[in-house]
Amino acid sequence: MHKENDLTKNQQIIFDLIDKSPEPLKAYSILFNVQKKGIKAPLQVYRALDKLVEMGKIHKIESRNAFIACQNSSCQVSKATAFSICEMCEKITEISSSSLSKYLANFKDKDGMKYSKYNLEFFGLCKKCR
Amino acid sequence: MHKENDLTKNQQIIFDLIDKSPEPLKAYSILFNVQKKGIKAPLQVYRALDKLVEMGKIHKIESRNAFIACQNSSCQVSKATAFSICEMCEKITEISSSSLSKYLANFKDKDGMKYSKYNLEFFGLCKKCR
DNA sequence: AAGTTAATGTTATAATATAACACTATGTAA
DNA sequence: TTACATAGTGTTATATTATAACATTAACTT
Repeated sequence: MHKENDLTKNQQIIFDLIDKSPEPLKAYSILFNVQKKGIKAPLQVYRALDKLVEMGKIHKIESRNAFIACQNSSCQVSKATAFSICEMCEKITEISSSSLSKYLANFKDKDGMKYSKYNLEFFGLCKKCR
Repeated sequence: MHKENDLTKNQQIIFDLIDKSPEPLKAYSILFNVQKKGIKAPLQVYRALDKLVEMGKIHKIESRNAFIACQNSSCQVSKATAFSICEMCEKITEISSSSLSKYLANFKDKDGMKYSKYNLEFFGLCKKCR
């Protein structure tokens, strides 16, 4: 039986790399780092990334084309994400604020539509760079 | 004297195209469409796009690598943007909600940091696609 | 064991974006 | 009005990000 959260070999290798990285990683930097483990082609990386995003184990920082491990241990599915991005040093942090997530999950547009899935990126200067 | 909001030739051509498009346009689709007007190279497009984004005349939909004219006529600088994206038909709409923008502009992270610049993308199904 | 689905490996290529350099137009200030 | 500075342009080449297509292998289901 295949448990929900079992990772396949490639997925595990790539998740481990992202998870232990202090900063978001880009696909080709991941590729370079896992070539010694037998992952040789971009597609192998992108396929694993797709699945990991789908499972919510990692998130994509869209404005940076980079991937970060989910900091929010309870997060099972990638639906609702928020990040702060320092425009000086590029430090990126996942924000977990229940008031923010509640506000956004309950937000209705002018047609009354709700959206349970969203991605929010805040830009500014981090403490160090101010 | 160069007025704040005067556009240069290339900027004007590219802004006009995006502005009259019912949907966000991608850089190379823009390139294809303006070749008859003498804009021949990707860089010419990207440079104009960068400036237009900087001026707040257009916004980039990060998750789609596409550009849309700002719907919010008062918007002068691209700082705070929010969009709804239909995952079925890819219809993309700029959200202008003062309560949302106030909430986000006043949001403080756990270090007390505020971010006046952000980009928010909501995903779901539009009315037609539900 | 047979069928089904998901993941892998591989080659090639598409799509998105920037570097570097020469040149032109425009604005500023002596 | 000349010199200087700054912003925009044109061009070639190349870097970066991502997917198509197809053959194969592994894992789950009955």
